[in-house]
Amino acid sequence: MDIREIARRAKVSTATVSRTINRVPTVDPQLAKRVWRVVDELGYYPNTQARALVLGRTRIFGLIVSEITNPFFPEIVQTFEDLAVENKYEILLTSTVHDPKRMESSVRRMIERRVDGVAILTFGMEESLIEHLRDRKVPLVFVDVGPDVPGIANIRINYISGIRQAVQHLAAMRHTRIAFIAGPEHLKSAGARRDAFRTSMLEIGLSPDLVVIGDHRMEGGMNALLELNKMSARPTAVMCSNDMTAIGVLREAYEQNIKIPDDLSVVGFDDIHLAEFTIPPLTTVQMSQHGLAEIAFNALLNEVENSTSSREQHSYELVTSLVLRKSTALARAVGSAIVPEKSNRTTRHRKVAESSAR
Amino acid sequence: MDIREIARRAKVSTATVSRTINRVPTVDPQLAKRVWRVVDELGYYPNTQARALVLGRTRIFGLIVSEITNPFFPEIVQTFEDLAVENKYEILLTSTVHDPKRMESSVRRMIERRVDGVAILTFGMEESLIEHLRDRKVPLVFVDVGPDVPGIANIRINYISGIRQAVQHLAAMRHTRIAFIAGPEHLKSAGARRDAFRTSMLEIGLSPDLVVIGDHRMEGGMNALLELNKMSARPTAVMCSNDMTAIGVLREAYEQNIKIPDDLSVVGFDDIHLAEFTIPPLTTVQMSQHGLAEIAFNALLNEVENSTSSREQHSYELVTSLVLRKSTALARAVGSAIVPEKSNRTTRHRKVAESSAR
DNA sequence: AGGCGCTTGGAAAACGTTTTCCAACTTATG
DNA sequence: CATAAGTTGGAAAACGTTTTCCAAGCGCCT
Repeated sequence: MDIREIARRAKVSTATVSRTINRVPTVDPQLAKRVWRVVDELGYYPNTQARALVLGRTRIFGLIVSEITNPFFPEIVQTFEDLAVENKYEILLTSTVHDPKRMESSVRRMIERRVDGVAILTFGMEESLIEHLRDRKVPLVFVDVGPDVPGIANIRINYISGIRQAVQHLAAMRHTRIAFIAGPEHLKSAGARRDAFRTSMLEIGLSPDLVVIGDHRMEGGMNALLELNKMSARPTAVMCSNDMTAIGVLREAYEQNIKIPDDLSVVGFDDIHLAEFTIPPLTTVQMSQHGLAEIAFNALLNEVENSTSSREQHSYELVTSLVLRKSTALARAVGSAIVPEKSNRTTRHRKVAESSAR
Repeated sequence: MDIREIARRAKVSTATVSRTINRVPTVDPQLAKRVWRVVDELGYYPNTQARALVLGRTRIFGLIVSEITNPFFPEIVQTFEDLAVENKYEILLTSTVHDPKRMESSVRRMIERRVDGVAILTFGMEESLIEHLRDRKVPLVFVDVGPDVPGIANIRINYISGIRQAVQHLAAMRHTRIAFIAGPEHLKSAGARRDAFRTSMLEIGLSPDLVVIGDHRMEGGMNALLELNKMSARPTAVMCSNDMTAIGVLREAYEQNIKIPDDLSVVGFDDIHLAEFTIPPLTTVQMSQHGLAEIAFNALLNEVENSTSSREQHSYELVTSLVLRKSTALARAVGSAIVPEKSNRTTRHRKVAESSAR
């Protein structure tokens, strides 16, 4: 069933059907109604492939993420889809799983399907691959990384705002030995977080050197805590490069019978939905997934729909901020009696700032 | 840059380029090499839209899920994508978010983009919408629901196998008051789980009536535990319709200072990746997401690639089975001294059967 | 040496749209 | 009433492929 079939049945030309469907105002209302009736009767939907062919636009946006199984991303995907539906776009989702081969295939798939733009939400990507997309003048939007050239939008994450809050929160709770569990070393975004931690610690005269490397997954958090425990001067608080790491820490702490937050304060990063439901609920730095997706989508849309503004705003910023839950507490005052050994942890942080995202 | 450009530069006809690219064996190797060189030089990728137009196949599979933010689904999406890449397909992913409007738009999007098949992994879908797809002879694969007609494959989940194991495990631990936190009432899959619980309980002469309704989300689990606590004869064990519910229970138990598993045994359902990392690690019934996705994809592929076998196997089965972790324990022997009040919970379940699914 | 069959490459049609150009019709105006 | 201006609809070209049908060139056999 094609547009000609409709034309025949409605006794008009295909041009008229096309105009009707695309709501060109010059078509006679009477006729339009006749066409619409046939369209509805037959349940006709225009063939997007054919349309894309002549229009030169597919109305598909590519979305490249690191791994969809990381709870950080589904929220992003959902928001992205919501916006896509709203604007009559489709999404071509690919997950690189940190595999260079998959990254390459991701880019190829984007090009083959002729997407109108690509959001690269994988915190780290081989430069050479991007070239292929740039060569084809496909609008791109990056987070953190990404060169400063026209046609490429950048979302800068303001890590320092949230991380500084977190560090100062811990310091205010009398913690001085604050450790950091970093993300994979090659990830730019992980590096940025680590730098923000370093800066924040130095600012208030604390040593930023208690760092162990994780992998942004729960397993990494578990191992990291093990390592931290081997140290002679154990930290009393630990800040994690992402929430998954923090969840791993929580889990290992349970295994080791370390009480959170009484024995150890834990702070995460990302504020994934799950963070509200960990045991105990996780104090973490919020980086709104909803906000990130929204910025990314709109940047793409803007680039495509009014290419005139191509050299307007190309850089966006997303701020981060601390959300208090219950995984931090006053440091045990070692060798002093100022702080009671045992305190009622469930009532301590009652003025919790609940996440307002999504 | 199109196929004609390549033809011109390689000094052959477009037909030859097409044949080369599609590896038709009759083309002269010498010539083929010349063509390939030009293709690589220019970084040419065939336009899939044009290809789809003439071939009548898009090499896109639709994947409809309930909500991508539910941790059950990302694993499925990942596996689906892995298989798609392997077989040179793309995925059109839509998330219904339990909204009838979105379901409708999902189906429309599938039709508009002319997908070659659709996997409906949303445990409940309006029948009328499916008609649109069936009318167009789009191969479909369902889970649980779905009529028994040619062109529609069905994946039957064997709920009873795993749930019976879970119930008997609890009974063996001397639990008699075992509650069930059900899923949303309108969901067929939730109903099937509840029925399996009922059957399993009756089989061993226990009352299956301690049921409260949840929503398959953490919030539902939290509320359900609250309700369970109001009862005069509190259950000593609770089985949940899915893992998210169980995680909610764990969370609320922490809030109420109810010790899991000492005060209450908890069993989940699904075995999402996270279940291994809850506190305590969740004993749950495994329904392999990987397996499910694999069956779904292959059913679709089979339907499309060799439509001859159209009336061969149309029904697939996925079995479920219990995986023991640490959220269940012996029931407190009320008013007797057989079981010690306090026992070392971390060593009780050492013969844990770790999940083997990824 | 001539004809025959096979290999190889090319011209053109087809896929389902949109859109440009043009013609026919309607209405207002002198 | 005739003509100009504006409205409305249609024929055909274009988008980038695949594939069918043909023709040319080649080696082989008699």
